[in-house]
Amino acid sequence: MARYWMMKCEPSVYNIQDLKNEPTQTIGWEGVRNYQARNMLRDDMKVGDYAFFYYSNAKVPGIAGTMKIVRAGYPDPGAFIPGHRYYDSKSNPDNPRWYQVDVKLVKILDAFIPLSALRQHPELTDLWILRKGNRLSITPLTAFQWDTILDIDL
DNA sequence: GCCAACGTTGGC
DNA sequence: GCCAACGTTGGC
Repeated sequence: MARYWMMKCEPSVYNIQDLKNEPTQTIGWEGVRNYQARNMLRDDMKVGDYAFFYYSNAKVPGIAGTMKIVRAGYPDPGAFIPGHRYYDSKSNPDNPRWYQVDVKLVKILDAFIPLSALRQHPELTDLWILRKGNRLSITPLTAFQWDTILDIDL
């Protein structure tokens, strides 16, 4: 069974239009530097899983589109490159510390779903990103939560 | 292994 | 820009 994920990104750094403009509409979801999120990238995310592209730290935070996982967890290469934005001297190819997956754009939502709209749905109270103090950049969703979000009438 | 200090995240 | 919440670091 496919699983479902929420993947946060700051749109000022990289947004869903950038993803659409990629030649294959696919990128490595690089730069995650949190162990809990790392574990999910490395161990839990599989080809065929689905993910929301979530805008964090945005003027209007919320969900911009859907993606599919097209490559399961593999070492984040940026961590190995001195001077790279995501370089980490404690990660090396023999013992990689950080992982990423490849994601492919499925759809830019016709209507952006703001965080405020998610908050209005009682069925979504357990959603990770709605919990106070949540800072994880990768979080799981249930199939029910996924469907509920896509059915939201704005 | 505790915990204070510090840095980062992210909504507002 | 503020600040609450949380993760990480490092001294002890």
